[in-house]
Amino acid sequence: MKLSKKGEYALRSLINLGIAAEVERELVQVAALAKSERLPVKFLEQIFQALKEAGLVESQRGKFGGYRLAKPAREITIGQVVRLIDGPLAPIGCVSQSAYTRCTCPDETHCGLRMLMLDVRNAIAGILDRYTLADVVEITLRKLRRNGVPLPFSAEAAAKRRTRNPSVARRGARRPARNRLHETEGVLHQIFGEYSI
Amino acid sequence: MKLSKKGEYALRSLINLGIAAEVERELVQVAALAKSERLPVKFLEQIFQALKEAGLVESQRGKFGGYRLAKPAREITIGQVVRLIDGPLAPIGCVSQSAYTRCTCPDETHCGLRMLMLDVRNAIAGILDRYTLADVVEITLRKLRRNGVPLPFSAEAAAKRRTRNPSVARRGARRPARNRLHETEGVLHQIFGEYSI
DNA sequence: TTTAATTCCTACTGAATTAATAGGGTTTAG
DNA sequence: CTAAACCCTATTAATTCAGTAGGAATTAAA
Repeated sequence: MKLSKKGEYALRSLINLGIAAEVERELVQVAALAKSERLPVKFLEQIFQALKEAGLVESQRGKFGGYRLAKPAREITIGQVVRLIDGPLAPIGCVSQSAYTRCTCPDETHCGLRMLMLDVRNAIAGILDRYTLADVVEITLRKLRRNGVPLPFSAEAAAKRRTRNPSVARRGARRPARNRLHETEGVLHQIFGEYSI
Repeated sequence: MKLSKKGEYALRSLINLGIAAEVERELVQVAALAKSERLPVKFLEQIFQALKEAGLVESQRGKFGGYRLAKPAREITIGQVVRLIDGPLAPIGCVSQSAYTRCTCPDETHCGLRMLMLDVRNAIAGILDRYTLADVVEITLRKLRRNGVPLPFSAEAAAKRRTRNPSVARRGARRPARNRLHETEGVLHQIFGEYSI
């Protein structure tokens, strides 16, 4: 049930792009993204081609170019990214919503194993399609701020443009709690505090 | 987030062994198991070596030998089997309970991606460690009986031994509903009817 | 107009994993 | 003694994974 390195790198880098957006930095170069997470540059380049082709990021070519999110982080679910890079979430083809393939068992609709795996796929999708980049960015930012760590991708940005108001970072709209999971399930859900305060 | 063919074959075959047990058939040969699910025999042989080594099945060698479950189906969780054949359930090493490996990110305890993946791993484990072979066997049997399909591994068994009482199939003890999932979650949970009747 | 920095594109590659296949050795019932 | 089974080890073809490599095209700025 693995997430590939490619998938992990994609997510880590997109999270960083999300942070960059939050800190008003317009463009981030692949080299910078790679450095901040210690990832192989050329490999990450490839990944970004895929992300761009899928419309998740957009690029500016040439000197001082780079990448940015192509839409608000709130509109990019983790599930989208994982599916794009690693394929369907379902453990077996016959329970995939996005890429169904028939399996070998005779009566599929009542196969015990299939129904179990359907539950698994729904559990996975229930999380990965529920949470967006914005959620993970928010958590990461909280942590960084609590620890007093300077936010990545903000230093140069702050030095460069003092023209606009960098203090009024538009905080993401409150998450529209689509309730598919039980309240006690999920670290993230608890962190978001609808329960813990 | 794939389950390997090996894992799938292992589960399918164990389910069949569970059915065999329910029908009072003591031993089933790899060849018979392979035939009933149309799996490559030699490959399945290998898989059963692993299952045996792990203590999930036991074997009788020689003519009219075969395999049986080494313990009641109720005591074999799906998670055990998947971990044995496919390794940890966790999408990334740093959230694995059974085989933790440190990941590259600096502050692991508050990494946003990690917490998300922890939720995913818990969701998967919450299902696969909750349900046992007996559950899947029960579902499969229900289906077969409702469709009037003759149960596999019962024909010869019935002809061979009329000595003991084959009618009093010991029905598995009622599942001890360990409630970690919400009541509305899960096809299997609904099928088991604690809600639908 | 040149230069440096960047994305873009395509090909290649070594290692690991997957999904088997192959071939026999050992045990046991009849 | 033999047939039917499990047991054991090696091999392999195909695929995927995780990158590397090398340059072409584009762009901002000196």
